[in-house]
Amino acid sequence: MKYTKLFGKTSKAGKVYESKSVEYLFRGAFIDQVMAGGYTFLPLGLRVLQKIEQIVREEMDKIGVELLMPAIVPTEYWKQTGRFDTIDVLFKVVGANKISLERNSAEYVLNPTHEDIIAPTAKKFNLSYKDLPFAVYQIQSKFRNEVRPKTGLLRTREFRMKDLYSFHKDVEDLKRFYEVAREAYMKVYKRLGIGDDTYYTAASGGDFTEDFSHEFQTKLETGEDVVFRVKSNGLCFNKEIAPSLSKAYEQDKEMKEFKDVFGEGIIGVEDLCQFMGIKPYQTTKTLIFESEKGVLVASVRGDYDVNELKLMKVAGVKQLQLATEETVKKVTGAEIGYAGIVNLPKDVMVYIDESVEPLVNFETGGNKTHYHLANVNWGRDLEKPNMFYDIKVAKLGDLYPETKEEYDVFKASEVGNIFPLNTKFTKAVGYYFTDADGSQKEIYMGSYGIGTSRLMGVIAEKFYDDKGILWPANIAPYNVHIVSLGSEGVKEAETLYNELMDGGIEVLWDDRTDVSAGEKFSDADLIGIPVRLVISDRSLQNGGYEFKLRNSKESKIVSKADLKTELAKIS
RNA sequence: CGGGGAGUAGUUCAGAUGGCUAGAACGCUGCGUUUGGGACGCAGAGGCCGCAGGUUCAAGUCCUGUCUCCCCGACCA
Repeated sequence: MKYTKLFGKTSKAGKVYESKSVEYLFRGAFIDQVMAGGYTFLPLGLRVLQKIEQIVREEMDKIGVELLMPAIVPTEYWKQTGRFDTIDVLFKVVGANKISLERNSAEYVLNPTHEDIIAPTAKKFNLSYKDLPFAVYQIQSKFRNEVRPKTGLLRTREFRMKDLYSFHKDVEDLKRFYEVAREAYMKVYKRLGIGDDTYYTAASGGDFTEDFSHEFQTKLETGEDVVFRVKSNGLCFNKEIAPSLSKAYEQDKEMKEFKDVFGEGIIGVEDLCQFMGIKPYQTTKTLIFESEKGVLVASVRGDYDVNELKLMKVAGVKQLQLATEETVKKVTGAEIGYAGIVNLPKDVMVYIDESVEPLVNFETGGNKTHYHLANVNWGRDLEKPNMFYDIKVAKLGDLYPETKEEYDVFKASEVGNIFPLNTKFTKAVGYYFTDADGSQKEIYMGSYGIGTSRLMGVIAEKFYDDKGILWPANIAPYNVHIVSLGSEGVKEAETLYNELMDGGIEVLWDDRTDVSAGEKFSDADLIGIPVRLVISDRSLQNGGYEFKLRNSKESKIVSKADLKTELAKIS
């Protein structure tokens, strides 16, 4: 490709973004923004995306077969699985032509994922035990009405995704395949150059499953997730579910005098600590929730937050929300902000985090507006419960409960996600298989996603320097970037350009004659193709082309005869 | 969805307390000089000041509404 024929131009300056790689993707003319969370992949960017998708495709072809489902479907599909009203990122669309507006009330969904479509589709064909197991996948655009798109390609409202679905005769086979998929995923990340920084991480199953799901998290400073890693065994947990044991602080030896403290309008740990002259770890934070089983009280040490997912599991409830003002008043007898664990009504369930257990002379809310209790002690001021729980959001410095070792904690960005769906979707659509003995049996399903456009953003974020992006060779938009300078350089470049292309090498030739050498070099660095070849009158006098790798400062003269061997070393 | 900020040239922005033909830089076009790390001179094109109302003799500037974008938070299968 000649630079002058490329659609999209590099730019010297642009908006300043939080993430440098986003700036480079714009300045290098890889992407263009059309709306919040909606991007055009310009020719350079599209080539990168397609190469990523090709690598994903090659690995998925080893474990499944590719098909393509429509991005838009009638709402019935989503109603059948009960997700039409529960998923709030759905785009629901209607025809806008005159006849539709007047006479047709049909509504459609722009699919955010395709479990709800593939299950009924599979039901049309694969009904026998002889068909199982099988796996299908597609690479396609997905639509999610994210309320807050972010960080370039990392969270968008329309994005590219590879989604694979597997179907099994029993849960054991699903588990077997789950591991197969996991390995295929790791191969993808390895080929994309992020294998060493990508961690298999347990996460909440969300809507999908009561089990954990698993995420593939790539270590990244600008990532939006936090991963807790157990160093001794390599286990990783997403912050949202990481089991945690708090580090205990040294406590007073003697109990101090229990007292009421009047602090008008003092709410929140920070204000409270300032007011009472104590540290957050000497306080407790007590929240009131409502669930389908009634009111729940949860209390954690003041420097922690309540983890609702953990609380739901511990309490065995499916629905949980912060209590309304009225409920709080009823339970605590006080306005919001003064809840504590002393003198609670007997009929509410109370869950106290293990971080609170070792405290001596601690603070808790007074259950009376404007009042807090100081120097509270177990046994003396309230009965010590038989059981303490882990219901807190894990934080830096916490220990993994089983081995008592401190977690390695890092920020990461999710590049893949796999779910054991079990029978949730197949049951919903009435998809069963006929076993060898003629009986109808349940089908187990798994779902496996890789966001390919997001991967492009993650990779860019992983590989850049102060001049631009450094694409890994196998996903760079082109293999070689030719910079021609001077009349002899241009002549020779033209010849070489054609020869390389005939030899199947992808070349971007900066054939501009009206810009300075420096500008071409800067653009080459910005675009980030692994090999730069300068062909100039000077280089030709020196016996060939100036060969420079993007990730190196050194360049060397390479003769035409040696060029092939040099290029072969790269990919 | 809550809080904050912003919409002016292709892009990034400047345009106090309303006032005449609305500016800069970059980019773009033409001519000339340059030509190994984002060159220079001269000339030029390019604007319904997001949209709709309102106040006023007068609105890019003030008011109301609305749409869009950005940031923080909540959410995130």
